[in-house]
Amino acid sequence: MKPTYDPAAVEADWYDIWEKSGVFAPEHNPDGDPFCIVLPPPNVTGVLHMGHALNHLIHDVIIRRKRMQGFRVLWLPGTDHAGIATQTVVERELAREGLTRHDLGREAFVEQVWQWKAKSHATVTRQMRQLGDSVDWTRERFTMDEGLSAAVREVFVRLYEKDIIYRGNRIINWCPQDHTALSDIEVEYEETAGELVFINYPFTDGSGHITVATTRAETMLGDTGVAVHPDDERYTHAVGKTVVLPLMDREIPVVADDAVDPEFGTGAVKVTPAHDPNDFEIGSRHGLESVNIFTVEAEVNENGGQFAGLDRLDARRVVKQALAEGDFLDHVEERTHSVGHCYRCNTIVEPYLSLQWFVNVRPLVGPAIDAVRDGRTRFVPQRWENSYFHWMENLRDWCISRQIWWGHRIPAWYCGDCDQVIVAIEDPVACPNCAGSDLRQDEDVLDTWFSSALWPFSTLGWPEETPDLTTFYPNTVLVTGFDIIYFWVARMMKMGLEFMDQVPFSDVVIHGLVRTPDGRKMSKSLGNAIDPLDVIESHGADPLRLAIVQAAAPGQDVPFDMEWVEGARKFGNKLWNAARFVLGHVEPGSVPADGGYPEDPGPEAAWVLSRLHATIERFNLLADEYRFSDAYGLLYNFAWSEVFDWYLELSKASMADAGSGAATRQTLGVVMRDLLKLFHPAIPYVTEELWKELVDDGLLAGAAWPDPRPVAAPRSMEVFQELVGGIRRFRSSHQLSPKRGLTMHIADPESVAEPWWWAQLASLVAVAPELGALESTQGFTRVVAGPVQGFLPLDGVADLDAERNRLERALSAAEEDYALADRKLSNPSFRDRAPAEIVAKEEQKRIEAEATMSKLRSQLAEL
RNA sequence: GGGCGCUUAGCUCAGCGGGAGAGCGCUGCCUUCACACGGCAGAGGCCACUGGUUCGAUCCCAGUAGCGCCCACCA
Repeated sequence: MKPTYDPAAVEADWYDIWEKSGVFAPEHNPDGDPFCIVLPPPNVTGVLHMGHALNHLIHDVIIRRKRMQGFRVLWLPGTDHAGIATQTVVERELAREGLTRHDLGREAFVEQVWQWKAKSHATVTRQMRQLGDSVDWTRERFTMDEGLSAAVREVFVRLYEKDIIYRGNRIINWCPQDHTALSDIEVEYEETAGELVFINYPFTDGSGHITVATTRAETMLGDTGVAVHPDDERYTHAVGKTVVLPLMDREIPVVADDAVDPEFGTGAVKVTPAHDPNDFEIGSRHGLESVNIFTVEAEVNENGGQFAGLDRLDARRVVKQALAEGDFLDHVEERTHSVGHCYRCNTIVEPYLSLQWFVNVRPLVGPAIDAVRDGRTRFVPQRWENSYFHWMENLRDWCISRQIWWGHRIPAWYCGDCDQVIVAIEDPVACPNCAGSDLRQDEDVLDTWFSSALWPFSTLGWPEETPDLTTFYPNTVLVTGFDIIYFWVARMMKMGLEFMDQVPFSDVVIHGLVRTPDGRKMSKSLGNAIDPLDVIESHGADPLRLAIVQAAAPGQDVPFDMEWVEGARKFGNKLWNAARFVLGHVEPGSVPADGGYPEDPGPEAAWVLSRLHATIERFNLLADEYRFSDAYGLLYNFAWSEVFDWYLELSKASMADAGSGAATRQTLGVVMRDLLKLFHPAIPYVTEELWKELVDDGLLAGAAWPDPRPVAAPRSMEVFQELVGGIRRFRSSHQLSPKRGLTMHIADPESVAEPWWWAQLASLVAVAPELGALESTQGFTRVVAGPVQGFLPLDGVADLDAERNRLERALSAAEEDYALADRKLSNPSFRDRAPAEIVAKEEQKRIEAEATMSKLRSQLAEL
């Protein structure tokens, strides 16, 4: 073995070996309880970023541990066709050749996207392999593969037949860049500086005017009414009158409607039913006409008269100017308001009246709310449940049609002869109403999230009753970022309950975003993104994984810094060298894959085994709560501070002893082996490599999670460690070489010390102990460890001030302990009301502190 | 406007009723036979602020301030 850990060399071959071995498939543990996670399918639009790495690593840590615990584990991978995003990428490529998708035509364009998808898919899946994702590739799915497309159709048709899916003319969010409708949550709002424009609309009867206020002056071209609140006395006289729409010379009525807020602006609002959801509502209540004034590019259309052809923002300026010239402009106020942008291309969306397909979500939300309320599905951390409830309770209908070509085409046909709408699983050949054959399929495709919503069961074979579906639905866990709770989690809950009658998963584990060291969002557009693949190349997958896992607390954002990857690699090196040490003392390949704990461990081995047991217990608790950063923090400290810093050092003397040598070597082997197992979910490559050296029996990826018996630790260990620390402090205070041997007289009135101390003191701190009282303490100094005092000769200690300093520091520490305990014990209410064991503990502390103080004080006096 | 969260060592964070913790960084000593990607020792904190509950509060409650996020038909 090389003396230095080299991630690249270690990571080269293992993934292939794992994948070919079948260890990633549920069949690896055919008799275990099912445990299933479906991967949130990454978009096939390109590369995995640090957010994916975080998400996948949490998955992999959960999955690898559960697999080792004997569950019949399925981690199902797949990718999402990502409608708008993917189509946009391919259109951009075409644009470079000066082409649009219309030049190719629908069929050829979609074919081109498929080709692009194949390329991109290969990239994404290769990256997942580099990360080490232990997914079952034999069950990989794609949202547009045959089976999932069948599921989509099935769902669409069934919901249509239940009148949950319907087609209607409504205000939707239109992206003028992508030329498609968006759902409400695909719009991101941003506070923007703007202005509130006050416009005078003259009454047709010549009795003055009414003033309305708007942030979007250009939409006045589409006004078909003015509304006021029915109780607003300022305008009672105006209701029922008509006004002339300036610039358009259209006569429009003044109506009274509850939706108007009298406090806002002038209390009179212009009504543009075709370009504002509220206005649309008001308009339909009062029978106002809807005049669409924009093209799909958000330029003014022929309904805008002289302004036709202007972009909406130019129109705003020009209309305002025309209003001013016509003396209709009352005044203008500055005002910030929030403006919606397309979540894909960041273009300002346009509220736009159009004919679209919708899901009426109301019948679906009740069961989805109940399932979380009664705990069939729980969120981790739980506080996300509040957001979920609030969201679900205020849901509006979901616009599911998109005017793009890449996606699941809506299975609706329109009969050219009788206008019949046909919604069917199989493509119809003739109209069931008039038998006509002039059938035209709806041009639109479904929202990408429609197929995503079915992912927990469509991937398992639904609507077929496959064995996988029976075994793995409901899924066990869902791991995802909070940013797609609404996009995805809520919809899976609704669809899962509707079609499977059971929740899609029991636990929803929410993680945060990956941030830069200075706490900013990591994003490609900000140019501060770190590519996980670059990190893997330069530092290795294991170091990247450990760095992320250590920082990933549930629901917390993850600050990412290359320093932490460095730190993780250093840990790998430490582990590597610890294993090298162990391999210097146990026969390579001789450590059993399971068990093998010594029957009769010596005290040092008993100590490390007891710590191992306690660490595993605690680790399991933390990991079961998805607290992997805490779990691996605990393990990291156990491995480094206790096993490497203490036990490996202790083992050197133990192995030299004829009596305890064999048990020590055995202990070194099994402790190291269990560390490999415990670390494996986080750093699979290096642990697998070391497993081969140490155990060489099957794959660590398929080995069993450790479960050692509890062992009692020797009680003297704590005092021993304190004594060693005291001796080291003494040496450090006087800059005495660690090699220089010291003789130490030990006073042990309570007989705490055990025989194993002597060899260890010699080995760890080059101290030769002599038991028994000193005739005179003159010329000696003390190291105090609980009841034990060690007397060290002062010859060779030139600097008595340094020694005084060492003793005074120890003394003041003891004095603080004493004062703290004494203050509590002097309080009668404390003795009265605190639990007896707490009082006893404080008394014990005071006694011990007092004893230590007196020993140190007499030493200081003698100096 | 409504809701959620955060404020602990220089940095990133854990702890959440009974003696302030980790990693990184920093200081000193040590190239000791697994490891200098290391070892040993050490410095560093009115646990945001103000009240309250309690024998006891970093931890529970109320309020204040600052920061962050989400939601809302701010015409």
